[in-house]
Amino acid sequence: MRSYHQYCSVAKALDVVGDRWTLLIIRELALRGACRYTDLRDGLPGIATNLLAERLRELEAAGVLMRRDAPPPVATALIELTDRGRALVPIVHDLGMWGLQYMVDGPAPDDSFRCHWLTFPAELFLTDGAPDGPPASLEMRVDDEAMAVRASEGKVAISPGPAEHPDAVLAGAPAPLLGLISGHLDLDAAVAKGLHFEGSRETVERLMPRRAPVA
Amino acid sequence: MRSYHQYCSVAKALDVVGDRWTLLIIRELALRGACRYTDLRDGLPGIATNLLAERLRELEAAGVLMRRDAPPPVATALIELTDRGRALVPIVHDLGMWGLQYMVDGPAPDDSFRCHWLTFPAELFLTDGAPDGPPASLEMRVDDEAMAVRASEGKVAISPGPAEHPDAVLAGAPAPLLGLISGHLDLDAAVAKGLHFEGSRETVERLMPRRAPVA
DNA sequence: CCGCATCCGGGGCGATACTG
DNA sequence: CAGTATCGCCCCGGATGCGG
Repeated sequence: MRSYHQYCSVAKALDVVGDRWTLLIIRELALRGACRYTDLRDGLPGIATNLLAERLRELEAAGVLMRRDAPPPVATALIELTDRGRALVPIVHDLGMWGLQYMVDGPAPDDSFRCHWLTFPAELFLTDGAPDGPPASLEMRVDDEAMAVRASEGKVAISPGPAEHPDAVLAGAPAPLLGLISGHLDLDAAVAKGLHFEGSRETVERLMPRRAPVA
Repeated sequence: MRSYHQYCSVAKALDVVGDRWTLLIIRELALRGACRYTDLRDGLPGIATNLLAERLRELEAAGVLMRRDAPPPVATALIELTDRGRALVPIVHDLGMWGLQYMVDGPAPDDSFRCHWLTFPAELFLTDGAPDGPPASLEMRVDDEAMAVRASEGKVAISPGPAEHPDAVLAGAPAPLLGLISGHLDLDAAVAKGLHFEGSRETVERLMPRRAPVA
C-alpha cells in the first residue's frame, strides 16, 4: 500500500496493516496458530494467490509474522505471528465484536463461511453456566469443518477441529448457530431455523448465554 | 470497497471500515469531535476531495457518522460520530498504540504532521506526577497548531487548540516532542534534538513519563 | 500437492480542475 | 465552504503456468 505519509501512529499502523486482506490474514493466524500457506488460503476464500504471497512478504518484512521450518515429518514451512503480530490479536478481536452488528441479518447469498470464524464470538459469549459440573464437550459443525468447545471447572476452551467425545453436537447453517451463540436465539428457536441438534440438551444450555447482549 | 463476502464478524467490520482512509476519518472525528468537512480535509493531508466525500457518504449510510446542522451563527453542517462510530474509537486508539513502534525512527522526509495527532500517545503516556500540586497548564506547538495539556488533581486533560495561560510551552519538530511524550527522551535530550522550551521546567517534568514503556 | 510467479482486465484511488 | 467531474495509474481479482 502507498504510505499515508502522516507522522501519526494510527497512520503508521495502517501503513503496515491497512492493506486489503492484511487484517484478515492476521485473523487467520490468530485463530489457527502456526499454519501452512495452503491453510491460510483455505481460510481466506476470495483472495488471489499472488496477493496472499505478496502480503505475507510485506508482513514478514514488517516483523508481524515469521516463517519457520516445520518439524521433520512435514516438508513444508509454517507461518506464525511474531510477538509484534500477536499484539494485533486483541485489536482484530475487538474489530470482530464491532462487526457482529452487521451479521444479524444472516449471510448474504454469496457469503462464504468457515467454522473457526466463530471463535471470537464464541469466546465472548460462551460461559460455563455450571462451573461445579463435570467437564462437558460440545461440537459445532458447518459443512465439513468442526469446532470443539470444552467446559471444565468454570473455564470454556474453544479449539478448531472436531471434539473427541462430544456430549452434544450442533450442525447446520451458520446463521442459526451464530444466533444461538450470541444469545439471539435459544436452542428451540435455532432448531426451528434449521439447526441440527443431537445429544445432551443440558450441555448446550450450560454453555449458551441466556440473554442477548448485542445491540 | 468490494465486500469480502465472508460471513465473519471481522470481515463484516472491514467491509465497513476497511477501505483506504476510512479509519483515519474515524481518527479525525475522534480527536476533533464534531467538525466541518474542511476541518476533516485539513486533518487528512493527502486525501482526494472526492474520496473524502464518498467515504463520508458510505460511513453515514453504515450508521458510523451523522451530519448535523450547526447552531445558528454558523452556516455549515457538522459531521460527528454516532454511538456506533464512537464504539470504534478504542480500536483506533489501540491501533495507534501498536503503530507507535514504527515512529521511533522519526518522520520520513515527506511526512506531514498535525499537532492533535499526538492526542492518543499523550493520553497514554502523560500522567500527573504531582497530584497534590496546583493545576498546571502546558502548551505543545508544532508549526501553527497547538495542543493544550492540563493537569489538575491527578487528572490529565488534553484538548486541541492553544492553552490559555500555559506554565510552559514546548515547540518545534514532531520527533523530539513525541520522544519526550513517550519517555524516550528527557527534556534536555529533546531540547538537544531541536525542541524549543519555555517556561516552567517543573511543569514539564511533572507531566512527562520517567521511563520508556515502548519496545 | 505446495507455494508461488506471470499476465491481463477492471476499478479503486490520486491529483487537479471546476462549480453552486 | 463543500463538494462534483474528469482522467490516468496502479492495485486488485481471476486465471493460468511452473518449479520443487
